[in-house]
Amino acid sequence: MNYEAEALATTLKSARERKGLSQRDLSALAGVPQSHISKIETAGVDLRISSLAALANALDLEITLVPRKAVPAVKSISRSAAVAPTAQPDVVKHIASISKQMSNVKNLSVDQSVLQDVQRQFNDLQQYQNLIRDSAMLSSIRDALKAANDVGGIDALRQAASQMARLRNDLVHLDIKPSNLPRRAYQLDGDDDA
Amino acid sequence: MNYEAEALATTLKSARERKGLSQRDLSALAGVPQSHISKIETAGVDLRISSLAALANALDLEITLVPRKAVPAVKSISRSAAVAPTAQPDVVKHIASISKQMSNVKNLSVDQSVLQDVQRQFNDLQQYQNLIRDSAMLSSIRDALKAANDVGGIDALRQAASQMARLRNDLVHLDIKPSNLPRRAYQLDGDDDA
DNA sequence: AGGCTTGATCTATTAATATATATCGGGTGA
DNA sequence: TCACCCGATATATATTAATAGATCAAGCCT
Repeated sequence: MNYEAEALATTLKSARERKGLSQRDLSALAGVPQSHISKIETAGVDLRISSLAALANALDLEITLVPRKAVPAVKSISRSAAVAPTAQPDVVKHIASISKQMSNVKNLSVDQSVLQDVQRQFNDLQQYQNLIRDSAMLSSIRDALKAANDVGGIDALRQAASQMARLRNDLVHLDIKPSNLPRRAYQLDGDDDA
Repeated sequence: MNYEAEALATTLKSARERKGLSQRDLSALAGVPQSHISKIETAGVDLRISSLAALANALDLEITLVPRKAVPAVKSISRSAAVAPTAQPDVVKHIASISKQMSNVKNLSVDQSVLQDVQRQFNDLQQYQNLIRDSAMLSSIRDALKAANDVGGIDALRQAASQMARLRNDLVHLDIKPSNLPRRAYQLDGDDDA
């Protein structure tokens, strides 16, 4: 039975891991208990589409019904459009660590506009995490956020924001220079997820 | 709540109608009670993916999770690859009538291989129902099947199979001649289903 | 070593789907 | 008119997903 359910579950799991989210993170985003997420990913749970939609939505995915004939083409497109095409493992960890500090930062009682700025910088940066090769900058950003959380300094927060902006700027440069000409939709890299 | 469920439900419904299947036909194909199908199509039922998979499978559809960014492209591809791009209404009815006879034929106690042959011919024929312009042949096929059901004649069955084969052959000829050169994926015809 | 996070697992309860079965009114064709 | 098929609906029952909450071993970092 339930082969389809399993396939969807593994897709969800790999999407979650690709984004560097823990089950509890996803739980907060999707409003689904962590225990349930675990059950879904391991045991073969025949979940309802409301649950599937909640999880997929939190992962920037959408449920679609496609004709069998079109499945290979759809798979190809989906692969090439993957939000974050496999960042390096340690980079994912660093980003996750920063993300945690970010969630603490949100509760700081400082100028809202500064908070919004940091948040947006972080969101933008995440889009390019796959291009990051050196994680030293990430450590520095994490430390700045931690300092902001510990001593409540707004200066550290601004510093973190500017570091994020600079890093992202460098990454964008890397991105637009070499390989933006071909734009092929197929065969980027051999990845997982059936 | 449950917007996603509704969208999927309407997709299922239009796919079913496009194939000229009644809820009871689909019920037989998918192994889901007709009452349940009705409930799904009308009321906002939060169905489980096993049900969704069963129905989708019977309609030659597959459940996929695609990145939000890729959704428009996927929709485009799906539209162009639609299994049966709107056959003529009366043809749909004739096919439905034949389909009904087919379900009766299955219970006939005759040579299994002949039954399988008829079934396959019918499946193949359905793929090309959108090209049928004259329904006289369909009436003839229906009558042959009915005769087989009434008097249990295996000859009538064979005749029906050969008629199906011939009709499909003609249709294939029509199909490969005129418009198989472009192969574009976009803008075939303005159809329904969001 | 101690603290913290992660994923898996347990319990108990609630809520909803799924199934079997039968019926109903509306529409259609013989 | 009669018979048939359509989709919608009702009832009763079984199954199980979903939730809230807590716990646990394993791994990681300080």
